[in-house]
Amino acid sequence: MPVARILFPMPLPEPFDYLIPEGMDVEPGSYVRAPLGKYERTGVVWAVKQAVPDRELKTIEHHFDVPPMTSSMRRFVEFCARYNVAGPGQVLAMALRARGGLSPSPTQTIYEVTGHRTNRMTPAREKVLTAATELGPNSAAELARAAGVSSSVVKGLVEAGSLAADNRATDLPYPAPDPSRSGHALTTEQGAAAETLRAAMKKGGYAPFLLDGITGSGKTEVYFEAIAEILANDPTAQVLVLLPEIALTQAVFERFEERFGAGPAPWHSSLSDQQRRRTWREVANGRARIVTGARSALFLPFANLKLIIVDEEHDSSFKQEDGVRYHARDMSVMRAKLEEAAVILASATPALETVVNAESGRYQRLKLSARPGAARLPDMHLVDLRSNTPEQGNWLSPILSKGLVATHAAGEQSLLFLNRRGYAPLVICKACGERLKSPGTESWLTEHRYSNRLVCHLTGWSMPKPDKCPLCGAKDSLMGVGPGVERVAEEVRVLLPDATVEIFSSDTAMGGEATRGIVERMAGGEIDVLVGTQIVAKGHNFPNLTLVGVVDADSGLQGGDLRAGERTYQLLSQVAGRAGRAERPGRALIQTYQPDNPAMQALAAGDRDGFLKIERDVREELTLPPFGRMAALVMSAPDAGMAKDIGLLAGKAAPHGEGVTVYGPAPAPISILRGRHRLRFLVTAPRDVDLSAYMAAWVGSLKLPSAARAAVDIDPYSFL
DNA sequence: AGCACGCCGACT
DNA sequence: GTCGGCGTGCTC
Repeated sequence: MPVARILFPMPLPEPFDYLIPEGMDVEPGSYVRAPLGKYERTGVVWAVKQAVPDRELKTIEHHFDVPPMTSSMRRFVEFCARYNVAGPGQVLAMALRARGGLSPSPTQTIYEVTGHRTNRMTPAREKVLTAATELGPNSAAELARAAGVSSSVVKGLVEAGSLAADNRATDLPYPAPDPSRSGHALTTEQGAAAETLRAAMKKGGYAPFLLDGITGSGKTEVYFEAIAEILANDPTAQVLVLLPEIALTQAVFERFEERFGAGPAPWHSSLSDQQRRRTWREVANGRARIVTGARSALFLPFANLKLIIVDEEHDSSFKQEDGVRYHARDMSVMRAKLEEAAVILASATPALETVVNAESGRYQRLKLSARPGAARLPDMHLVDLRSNTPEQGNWLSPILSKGLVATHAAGEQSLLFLNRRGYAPLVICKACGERLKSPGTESWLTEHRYSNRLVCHLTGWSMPKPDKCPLCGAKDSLMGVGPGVERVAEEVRVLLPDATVEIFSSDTAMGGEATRGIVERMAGGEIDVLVGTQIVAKGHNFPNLTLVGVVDADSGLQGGDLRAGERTYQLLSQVAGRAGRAERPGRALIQTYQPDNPAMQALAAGDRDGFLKIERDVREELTLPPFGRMAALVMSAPDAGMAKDIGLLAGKAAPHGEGVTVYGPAPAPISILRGRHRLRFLVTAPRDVDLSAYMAAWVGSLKLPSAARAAVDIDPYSFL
């Protein structure tokens, strides 16, 4: 008899067997409801087999009227689970994260003018008919509100035959993009890259590209051509554009709208349930042709995915760090392979992994090396803080201060970058020396003058700034140490008393409205000096900005992180790229105590490829990624004693593996987080070792107390 | 993930 | 004597 193996979106080890009721037409990929334990659950049929059950089986309850999940998507779920050492059900859960997406769209009753005029017209009825004509078909409540009458007037008109009721889905399909509209004129270089992509789209099949173009070189215009080509070629083809979370703005939506006459279907964490359901359903049934989303959009069950674009592919927000830990860029390439689709990784500062893949021929590299028009990349200067020391209590060197004064005198704008929110990143008591920490953690509290609070940037916990030390009770003894954007802004206000100085950080830009306000005022020249965190690094175009100052270029280099140099290079070159985007030349002054550091030297010389070469050689020498493999086992326990025990236990249980080295356990740098004690092992291995299998065997062999947790992180990015 | 079962402390 | 804490194991 036919038995369906159903995978449920929860951490079960494997799919479960169910009977298929007479006449129910299920196939692999079908979305179904079936009894599991006490309740009914939604799951996906993973396989249908003929078998004589060796146990009593339950029966499938319901088959959803949704196109089945494609076999390539199912294989992708399995790959992700195996590679990232998670249960297949946990990965499936990411694909089903849309409440109600499987049910038909809810409907509402709408009323439309029939043209029939009843002879019993009243002023109220007249107003409703006028509203219905002007607004088009609408709900009774909406028409009544527009006409300023009660909804019973609408009902009366239905009975009189002047309005007709109809049902309409509330989740409407997205308007179809029009690939035949013409895009911007392309330069020769852009045209050549676009032509290569168009040819690949015509040919079809798996094709990975690195679109390597400097800031402002028009990468978006080039990949728009690939999108247009695939949509025109295949009337059911779908395109996914993955963007870093903070880049999913109205401006991006509008660029798509301008090019294709219709905005893309959105997918990101702050969608409402209704929007999420609408996008999920339209993606699954194949009607959503272009989807823009954050990393989780990669797990949407597309019907016919033909092209994936990962924009700003080097961005670390593509790495998911909790739950199932995965890297959306790496998974995109695998998904494209399974879907037999094209994938374009686009960046001005591609990750070393990606560059190495391009050099080895695994990805085809398309280079854009010129900025269209007169815009030039800014001149970069390192400011050696050892010889250009800021005055006591200040953070701007004499050179940078002079630059700010001169820029302001010339009527131009400056941007100061410091990746630290608040006033001071550390608060100590002058009397007892205590460093104030967030409760239950080892994380320092940051002083925020703007709100006069002490805030933990790790957990979000905060308290009003006390007037005496909570430990020794000394009065007015608390002192902020180190610079934050608020303190640097204070210093600029002293330096330039008549300048308009603004702070741009996630604290001052709560929500889109305030962000737009600051960006618009900066673009319009109303702000003279903008002091910001990394929120300023992305995308904004400020034509009159000619000076960028990096207050503390070294801050990103600490921590012994594998990618610290690379990340610093990417962030700082992105920030510096804000200057000189229009006709005026730009200048970047980078304050550092390590002017000899390769990242700093390369930055000053504008020598990205030289920097990557040094970085590459170091990693190759040490067989670090991408020349070797790396994984972490992250463990936590409710108390220090158990943490020590499970660390010892896991260390002893680490299997032997050819070429595999296990380091640890080390307490995580922030070892107490949310009341849990954390520790981690780092594992390195040569490229040819299946590190996923090794890690799976290791965690699988552990018998831990239930209060303890262990999670595998393949290719960890954060070393916290 | 939920949920039930089960074994040890303070209470109508 | 019971109510309920959450540690352990199961769901086709």
